[in-house]
Amino acid sequence: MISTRGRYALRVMIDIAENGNGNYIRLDEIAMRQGISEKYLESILVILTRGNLLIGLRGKGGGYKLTKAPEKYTMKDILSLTEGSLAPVACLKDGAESCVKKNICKTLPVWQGLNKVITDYLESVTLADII
Amino acid sequence: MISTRGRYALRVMIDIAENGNGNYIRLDEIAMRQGISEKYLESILVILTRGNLLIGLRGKGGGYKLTKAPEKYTMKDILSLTEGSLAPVACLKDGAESCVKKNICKTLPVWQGLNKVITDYLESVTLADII
DNA sequence: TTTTCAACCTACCCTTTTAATATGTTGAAA
DNA sequence: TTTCAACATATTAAAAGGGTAGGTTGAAAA
Repeated sequence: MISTRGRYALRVMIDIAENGNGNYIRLDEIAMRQGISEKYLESILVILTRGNLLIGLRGKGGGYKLTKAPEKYTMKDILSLTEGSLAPVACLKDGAESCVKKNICKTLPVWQGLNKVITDYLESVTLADII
Repeated sequence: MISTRGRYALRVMIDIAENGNGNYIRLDEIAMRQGISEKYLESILVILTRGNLLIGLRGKGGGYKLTKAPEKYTMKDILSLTEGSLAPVACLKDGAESCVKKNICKTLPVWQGLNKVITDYLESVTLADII
């Protein structure tokens, strides 16, 4: 299940791609257009900025803008950053310690298969595709 | 992300399919074999029994057994019952009230596509496939 | 018929995550 | 040098996840 953090992040990326035109766009504008609390949205924009999906500029005339063209962002880029991981089980997260039962685990192939269809799909859709 | 409830449920179904042989099999046996707390496992078996994936018999000689052949259970049957829903967003749960913005929502197609690849995959794998 | 046994039921508890709010600080540009 | 908007840091309320405890029912074996 995708949390509001990931869903809002995706809406923000769409909003900036559609309304930015290469210019910096303010947080409060996005929040108003999307009907999302400014303060909560701020915490999401921090994640997107730290992950280099957006660039932020402070002060007068500041705001956020994309770091690259919309077709260069996949759904996986956006969602895996904001959700932390999209793996259906903990043992498939990258950086997870190797499970001692991995050679006898009958459920592992199911999770690997599920992980693959999810990842393949989300990598196949770009931001440009949905705007 | 699949919770322990769904993961344990799958392991239990595999355990009963492999060790049951059509006989009733006791909760404490499964718990010991799987290394899962008896009490917590009980709450999962209640769900599987109420959902008619298992049949329970109490008293001496009692336990749980499958209600049908392993090839008749799909991963989706087991996981959607125990997880409640596998939909990636609330608006795609069955029984969800129709979203007023569904005609203009740019993210909806992404969630629908994701939901489809997940559902298709989980319906394609049966309990018999993994034992 | 009575005893045994194992599923069934109800209730509670603790920890973590989620979603949000409030207040203050920094730095770039006008 | 003043303005403005991103950045940073706490705090909090509600929900979900994961687990525990004790008592009740009913089927089968003794």
